[in-house]
Amino acid sequence: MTRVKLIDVARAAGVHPGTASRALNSDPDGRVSAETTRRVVETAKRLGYVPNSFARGLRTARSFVIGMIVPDVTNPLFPPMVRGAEQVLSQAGYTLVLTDTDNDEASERAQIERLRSRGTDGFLIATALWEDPLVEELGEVGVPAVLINRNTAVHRLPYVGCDERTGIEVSVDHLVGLGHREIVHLAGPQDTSTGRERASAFRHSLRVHELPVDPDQVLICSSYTEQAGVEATTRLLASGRPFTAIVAGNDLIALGALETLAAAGRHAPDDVSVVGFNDLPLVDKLTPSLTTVALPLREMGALAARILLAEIEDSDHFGPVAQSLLGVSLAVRGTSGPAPGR
Amino acid sequence: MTRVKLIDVARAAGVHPGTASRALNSDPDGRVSAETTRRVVETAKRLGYVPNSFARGLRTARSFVIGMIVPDVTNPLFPPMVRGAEQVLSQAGYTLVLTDTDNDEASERAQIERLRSRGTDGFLIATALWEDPLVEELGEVGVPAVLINRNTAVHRLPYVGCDERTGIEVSVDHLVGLGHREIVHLAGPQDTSTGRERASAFRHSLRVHELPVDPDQVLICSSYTEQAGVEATTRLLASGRPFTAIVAGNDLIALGALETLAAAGRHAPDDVSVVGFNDLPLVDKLTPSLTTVALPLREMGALAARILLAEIEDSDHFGPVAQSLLGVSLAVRGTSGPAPGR
DNA sequence: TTGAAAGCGCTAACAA
DNA sequence: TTGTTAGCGCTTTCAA
Repeated sequence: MTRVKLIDVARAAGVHPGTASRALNSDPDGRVSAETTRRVVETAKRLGYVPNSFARGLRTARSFVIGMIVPDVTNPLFPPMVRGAEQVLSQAGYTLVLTDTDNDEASERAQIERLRSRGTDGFLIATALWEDPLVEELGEVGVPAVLINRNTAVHRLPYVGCDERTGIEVSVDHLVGLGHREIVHLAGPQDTSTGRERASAFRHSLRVHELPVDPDQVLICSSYTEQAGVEATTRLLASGRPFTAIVAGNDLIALGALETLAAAGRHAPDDVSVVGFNDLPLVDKLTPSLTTVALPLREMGALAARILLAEIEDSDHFGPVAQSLLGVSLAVRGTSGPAPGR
Repeated sequence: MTRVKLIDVARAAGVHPGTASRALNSDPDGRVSAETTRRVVETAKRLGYVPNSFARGLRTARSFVIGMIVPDVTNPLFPPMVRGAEQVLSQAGYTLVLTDTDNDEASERAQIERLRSRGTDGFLIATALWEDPLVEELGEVGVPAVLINRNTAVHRLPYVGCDERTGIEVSVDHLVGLGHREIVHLAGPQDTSTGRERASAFRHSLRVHELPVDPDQVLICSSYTEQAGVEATTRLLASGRPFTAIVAGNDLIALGALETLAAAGRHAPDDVSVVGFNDLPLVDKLTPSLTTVALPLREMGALAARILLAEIEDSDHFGPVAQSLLGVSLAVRGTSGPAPGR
C-alpha cells in the first residue's frame, strides 16, 4: 500500500527514472521524444503517480508555497483579497498559506520565520506599517514579496492597493455637492499608509474646493475600529467645532461615529452626513444604509498574486518596482444627504 | 550566503551530524548527554540554524501541515473557526493551509489531492455534505481528518459542531413565551447536517409545546443565502398559511425574510417575529436588530484542531469517534416581540 | 553516549 | 534522445 513513485512509473513504462522525470516535467531542453512522453504520462496517470513534494523541494529548493500575511482574517476586508490571490495562485500550481498577526510584530516575525523555514517561495503582505523594519528586512534579503492594501514609506517592494486619494476626493465632492461646508475627517491610524493617504487626500480635497483647512478638522483614530470611532467622535463633540458632515477613515469608524452622534441626538442624514470607506458586508442593510467607498478587494488580491508570480518566475526581472492602484467607487446611500438648512 | 545546515552546526559544536540531530530533536531514546545537548543547541542558535523542512519531511514523511477546507472564507461564519484552529495548530508547530471550494465537488477533490501530494498530515473539513462520497473516501483511506460545523450521515470521522438542536429549541421557547402559536421554519438546505438538524429540532420543539406540526410549516431553502430566504418567504406568503413568527435556518435567510416581509407590509417585530442563526457581524446593528443564535465559532475551530492533533500524534488511539457539540446562546434583540394581539 | 553510514524520492549535469 | 550518477539535508539504524 506504499505510494507509487517515479521509479515505479519508469519501470512500468520501460524507461529510466531520469527520462520519466523529464517527460513528466515537460523539460524544455532535456528533449524527450513525443512517443516516450506520451507513454510515460499515460503510465503515470494509470498508476496514480503523485510526485513527492519533499523530494522535489529538496532537490529544486522550490516549494510552490506562497505565504499571505494579514492582520486578522476575521476582519471582512481581507477574505476577498485572500480569495483573489488564492485563485490566481492555485491556477499556477501554488498553495497559499494564510497567517494572522493581530498587528503584533513579534508574532509577525515568528510567522515569517516559520514560513521561510518551510522554503516559502514568496510573500503577500497585508500588514505593512508606514515605518516597518520587518518588511524592509524582507526587501533587503531579497525574498520575493508584494505588499497589498498597505504600503511602506520606503517603496522598496511592489505594492498593490486602491486609489485611496480618489476615494476620499469623490466622497468630499459628494458632500460639497450636497451643500456641506464644514466637513471633518476621522482619520485612521497614521502608522499605516491608508490612514495617511486618506488624511492627506482629505486636506487636499478641501483646498480644491477652496474650503478652509483647520488642523482640528482632522481627528486621528488610534485604530480602525468602531471603538476608536466612538472615541474620536466624542472628542469632536467635546471640542465644540461645528460640522455638518464626517468623512470616516473606514466603515467601522463611521459606525462608531453614527452611534455616538445618535446618542448625542444628531441623526444621519438629516442632522449630519457620514461617509465610510471599504463597503463592508451588511453596511448597505443598516438604517440608514451607509454611504461608503467600495474597493475591488478581490482584484487587488489577484493582481498582487500575479505580480508576485512574475517576480518569482523570472527573478532576474529587476524592472522598476511596481506601484499599482486599482479604481474605487462611491456607493451613495442613506447616511449622506443635503446639508442642514439647504 | 548559503543557509546554515545541520552539518555546520555539528562541526562548530565538535560533534557528528547524527548527534547534533538527536540533540536538537531532544530524541527520547537516542540519549544525548546534557552537556552535549546544551552545546549543540547553543551553537545552533548562535549560527541561526533553521532546519530544512524538505529534507526532514522526505526523511520522516511528516509535513507539519494541516489543510482546512471551507466553502468560502468570504462567508463570515468561517474566519473565526479558522482563527481558533490556527492558534492551536501554530502553537503545536503546525502550519495551516486554507482552501475554499465554493461548494464545488470537483474543486474540493482537486484541493484535497493537491494537499495530500504535499504530504499534509491531516484535514479540518467544514464542507461536509450529509451524503458525501469525498469525505467518506478520506475516512476509508485513513487520512487523519476532523469534520467541523457540518457532519455526514455516516459518522465515521470525528465531528465538532455546536448544539444546533438546543439553539432551535430555545428560539422556539422564546417565541412561544412571547405568545406565538403559528411559527414557521425556513430550513437550510437538506443536504447539510445543519439544515437537517435544525429542521428536525424545530418540529420536535413544536411537539414539546403541544403545537400542531403541519408539513407546510417547514419551507426548504436551496442554499444558506439571502436570495434563498427571499424565495422561501415569497412562497410562504403565496401559500396563504397564517404565521406570526419565523425561525430562519440562518441569519442570511432571516435577512431575506425580513426584506420580503417588509415589502409585503409586514414589519418585525410588531407584525411578525424573526429569529436567525449564527449571529453574524453587524446583525446587531440592523434596525431592528436581529434576534439570533450565537455560536462559539472560535472554540469550535480550536477544539477540532486539538482533536485532529490527538489523532495524528497517537495514531494507534482507535478510541470511539468523538462527536462534540459546543453550547450556543440566544441573543434576544429587536426582531422578536409579542405575538400580535397579545 | 556518540560515530558511521545508508537512504528518503527526486532532478540535473554529464555521458553515451 | 536516453541512460548513468550524484547528491539535495536530514534522521535513524547499527555499531562502537
